[in-house]
Amino acid sequence: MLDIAFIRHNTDAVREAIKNKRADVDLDALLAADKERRELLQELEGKRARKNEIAQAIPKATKEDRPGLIEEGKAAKTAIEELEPKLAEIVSRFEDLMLRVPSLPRPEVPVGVGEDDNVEVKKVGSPRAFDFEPKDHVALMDAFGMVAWDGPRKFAGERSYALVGLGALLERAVLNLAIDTLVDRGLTLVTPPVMVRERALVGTGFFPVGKAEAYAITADDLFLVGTSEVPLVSLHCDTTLDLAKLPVRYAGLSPCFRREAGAHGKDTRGLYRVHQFTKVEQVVFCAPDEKVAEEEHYKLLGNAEAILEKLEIPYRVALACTGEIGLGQTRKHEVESWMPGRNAYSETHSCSTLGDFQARRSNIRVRLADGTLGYPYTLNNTAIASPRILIALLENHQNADGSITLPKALVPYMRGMEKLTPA
RNA sequence: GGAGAGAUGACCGAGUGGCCGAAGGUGCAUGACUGGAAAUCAUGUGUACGGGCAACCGUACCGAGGGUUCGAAUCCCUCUCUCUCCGCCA
Repeated sequence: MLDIAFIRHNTDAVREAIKNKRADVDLDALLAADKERRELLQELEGKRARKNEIAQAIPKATKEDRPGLIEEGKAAKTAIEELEPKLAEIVSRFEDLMLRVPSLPRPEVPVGVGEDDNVEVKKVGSPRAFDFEPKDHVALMDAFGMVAWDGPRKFAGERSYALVGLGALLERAVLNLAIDTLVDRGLTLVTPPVMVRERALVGTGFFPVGKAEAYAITADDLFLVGTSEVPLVSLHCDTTLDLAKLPVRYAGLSPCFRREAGAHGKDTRGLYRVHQFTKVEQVVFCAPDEKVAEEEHYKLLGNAEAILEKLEIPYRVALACTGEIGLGQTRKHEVESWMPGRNAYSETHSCSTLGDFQARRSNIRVRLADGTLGYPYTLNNTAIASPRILIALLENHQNADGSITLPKALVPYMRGMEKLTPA
């Protein structure tokens, strides 16, 4: 969320951001609602002031004056009661619009509409040249019995799967490698709630715009989160953080649930796009300072890269263009891992700075050095997301004989196995 | 799931219809005293929104929302959260 005063004074910049981010919000309607809201608020507050005056006068008034004042008080009350619902209606319209206004992209973010406009900033390793016909992850995993497909798709629905045996062991291994890497680098591991109230999703910017993407537990008014970013940021909702303790850096481990609304029929083969996965996510709260946020951003990116390097997976990093970054994000890097089966770099990580967008919505503040209250900046980045990362891992490390050589760093997490050989 | 108790400012805690944005204490800040400190004394010390160049003014907020009343921290209803007991359970 942006500050309404900022929107009023920087209308052109906000309009530009709406256009470039392809956001769906009527800025003129918002400005009109704001004007209406303030005018009505002034009128209402004037009437309330009068009401308070009368109420204070009554106990001091003489017996004779009292009935008249009480009548006046009743009239004031009626006038207020007429205005209140009108204001409530305008405020609710105003707030709904406010929640749809995007944050402003940082100046370095390229203007563009789609993936093709992202700017590659780095490439590490290079796609492996196979001297045999490489298998895709589905064939590889089937050869090892790593996944159960048919049963889950019958009893749990489309895009369901179960990791089995070596598949499940591999998932555990990459998660643990990621966790250890982050803990070594000073992040605090958190296993948060994954069923949350609507406010957590509004607070982190996923609602109202992305509501169709979340699973709802209607009986209890809860939603399943699509990332632990939601509970980790919400951890500090309604509180004031201590500037001296920032930055706060968390590593969240959780299952993630996504309806993939609007992706029907897309990436249906294998484990690339599934409704439920497990992710280690990094979340940072830092001082509201662009320089500090930038440092933290690249630190998060570096952590993800370190994990990919341990897994010996070739990858590239791209700076996402305005059309590809989310409502609240001011800067986003995508890390794409090489997947031979798709013959493409595919997104496995996403590193974002959100400025004070989430902090405002979640009512998280920080006492600044000058004693005033501000909003901390938040950032997040994937550390590892499984099973998607298993695609890159298996496909890149396969051998002509169908075996898979495990990267050295993963061996201790795989009970000492250096190589997987199909039975 | 059943029964009960509670939620007041940074913290503790008073307050059962108007004099309460809220006593008192602690903490914190500034000043006095001191060689310096402690102690002591004095003053100050919430947030949001709106108006104003500003000083400042207005409104709202005593867990949240609604109601009664001329007037609600205080009375009524609903919800949330915390605690205790019973049941169930990994």
